[in-house]
Amino acid sequence: MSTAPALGRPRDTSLDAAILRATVDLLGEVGYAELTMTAVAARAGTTKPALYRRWPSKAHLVHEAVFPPQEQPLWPDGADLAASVRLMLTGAVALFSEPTVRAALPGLLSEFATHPSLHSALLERFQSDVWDRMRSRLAEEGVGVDADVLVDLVAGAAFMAVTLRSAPVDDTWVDRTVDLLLKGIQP
Amino acid sequence: MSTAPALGRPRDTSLDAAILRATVDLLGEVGYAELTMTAVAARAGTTKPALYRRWPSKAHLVHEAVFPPQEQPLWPDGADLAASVRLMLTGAVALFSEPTVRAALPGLLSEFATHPSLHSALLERFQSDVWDRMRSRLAEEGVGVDADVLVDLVAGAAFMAVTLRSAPVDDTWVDRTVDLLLKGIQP
Amino acid sequence: MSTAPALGRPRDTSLDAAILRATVDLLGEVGYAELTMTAVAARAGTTKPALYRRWPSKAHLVHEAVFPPQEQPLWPDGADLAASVRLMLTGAVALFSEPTVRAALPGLLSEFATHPSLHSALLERFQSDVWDRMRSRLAEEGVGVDADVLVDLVAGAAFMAVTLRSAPVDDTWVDRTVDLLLKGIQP
Amino acid sequence: MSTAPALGRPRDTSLDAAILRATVDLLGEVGYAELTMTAVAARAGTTKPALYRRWPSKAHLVHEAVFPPQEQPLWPDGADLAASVRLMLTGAVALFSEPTVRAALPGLLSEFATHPSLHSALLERFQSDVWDRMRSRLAEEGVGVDADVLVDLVAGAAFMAVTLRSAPVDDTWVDRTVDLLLKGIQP
DNA sequence: TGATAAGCGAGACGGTACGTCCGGTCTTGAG
DNA sequence: CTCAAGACCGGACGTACCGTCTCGCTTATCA
Repeated sequence: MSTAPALGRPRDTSLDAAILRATVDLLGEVGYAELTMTAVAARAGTTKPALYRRWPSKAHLVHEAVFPPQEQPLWPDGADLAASVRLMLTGAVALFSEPTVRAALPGLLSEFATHPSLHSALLERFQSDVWDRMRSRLAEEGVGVDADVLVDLVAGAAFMAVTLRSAPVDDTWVDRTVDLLLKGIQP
Repeated sequence: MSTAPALGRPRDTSLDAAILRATVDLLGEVGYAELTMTAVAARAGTTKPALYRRWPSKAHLVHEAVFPPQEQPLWPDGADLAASVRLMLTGAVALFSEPTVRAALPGLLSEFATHPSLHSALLERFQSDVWDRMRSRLAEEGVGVDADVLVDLVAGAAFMAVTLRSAPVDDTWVDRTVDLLLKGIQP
Repeated sequence: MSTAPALGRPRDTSLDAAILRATVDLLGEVGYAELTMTAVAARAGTTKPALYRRWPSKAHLVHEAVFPPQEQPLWPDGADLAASVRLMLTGAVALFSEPTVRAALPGLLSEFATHPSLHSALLERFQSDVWDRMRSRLAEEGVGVDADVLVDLVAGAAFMAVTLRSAPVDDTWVDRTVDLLLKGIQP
Repeated sequence: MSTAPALGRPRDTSLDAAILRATVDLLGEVGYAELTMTAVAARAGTTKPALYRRWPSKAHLVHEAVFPPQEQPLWPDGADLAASVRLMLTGAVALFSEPTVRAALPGLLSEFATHPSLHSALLERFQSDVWDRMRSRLAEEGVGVDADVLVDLVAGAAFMAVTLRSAPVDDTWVDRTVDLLLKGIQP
């Protein structure tokens, strides 16, 4: 079960990198809605067909540019559950605050209806890194809390504060949110 | 403090209604990204300039169509804080689950960077209905919890479950989430 | 047979002048096709309804601005027929060479199909000044040449040279054309 | 001296024909001023960009539609100079009387100021067919008359009679005009 | 002299058409 | 057999302008 035997002319891998970089740059400059395939192609020094050969739509291209497949965990595990929750919350805040993610994420969400494959791809991208890790962490500590519920609360709060309220997320907010969650988790 | 003295030809109010209705209908049919001003104008039986005279962009039009200024509270208050938290959570789930909101909200979020006025308009739309009510509710009950923190958690969890995870939000999820939050709130 | 008894507020005659002047100025600056009622109104310091109250279309406005009703003959009569023909030819060349006429005349011609009243108005404007004078001149001299034929030749040659060929109309061209015509007229 | 090596997707030649045909049809129906690129595109079953890819303006499109590059002489040569002059005059009358030409020509003239390239294109279109032929005809017969002068008179007279005066051009007018010209040409 | 009625300047409206950008596809020639 | 590149077709954009409508004010005639 290997990939195809590389039939025909091999793809120019330097183009992939140039296109992804151009996408990230332009996302930061003009945002998701104003990002055009034409502009990406021009910035990357190539043409639109080269883009469409690699990704079926702007949404897929942005997805790969902003959430490249797994490098390392988005945030480290903590020594205990309390530390893990805090690290996940601050990690989510940091992630959603990155200019590129801020520009891209709502745009990607809005295209889920049109591109279901994109939806599952994004979920899979974070499955092991977020839900699976949280699930095993809770099991280790013997805490009877549903991982989905906790992840929804942690990630959702970060998303709301950063993206919707656009409030400055300071230590006070983090402390209070973590306190509430930890008290709610306790048996 | 009265409105302007109505200079020039007055606007055809039947057009406003037709345009908003066409916008809602098309949002449900094609989604936010595929929604075009041209199609809205055609469906409403008018033309693009009539749209741009009323709203400066697609985002503003969708905002008013999906979140018309205040009619009645999005969800009722509960008898006590526990009931209120549950009602807010189920209310947020119901709101985010409405096909029109589901189609529109991420699209609107993605345009905040381009249209800051839209950002503040959306926040103001929900300020009194959500944050202010929650703040006074917490004060009444003498609970020392920050309203922002609680609203972020409740609304964020609903948003994550409905929009990102797209999971079927059943009673179990609601019960567990409410339980966690209430335990976290307790003094 | 008098005009109406001037009911209601009388028209502001200073506006007529300002509008006509603005029309002439703009014709010279942007040409007939690019001339807009909006721009004329703005330049004249008034509004479009004031224009449409006075003239039913751009074509009618331009007609009156460029060919105001009779002031004095467009060219003088000559001492004899030879001189008259030469004066008419040079007069026609001068008229068609005026920047405003150059800009307006073909535009007006192109609107004859749409505005028949304009067609007859333009013909009447020149009837007595051109055809009638030429007709009586020929009769005086006892020359058996049809005035229509001669006017078509003289004015047509001037129009062709100035407007279509856009050639520099020098004395040589005038001499040769007049010579040919006079020889052709001789009995 | 060959054309470019046909880079990119070749143009759909059936569109060229459909657009030119739609232009001619609409010219006859609504005239030059009322002719719109939108209507031409719709009638031709295509879109505006397809038009602008081929012609830079309505004027250029109409020019090619009404005066397609050279098919055959607009009128035949006559056996002698007298016949040639008469044939040119009747030919010019017939040309200017064609509904399409009548609708288009003044409109084109009015755009010369804005589109100088159109001016030269129109002159070149008729150079060999009108001026060159007349010049050589006069040389053959040894007649010392300037071709420009004669063409201005013949074509100008036809234009005046048909387009400006809009008179029914009968045999009498033709006979008298030709008589005058031939007498004027004689040595 | 005061009421009536029409024309006025002003400004915004509903809608047509504009000229352009972009999405997505096709064709050619190179590798 | 695939690639890179360039031009194509057509959907949609956001705007300028057209011709009209509504308003409040001004002006002249008539009661």
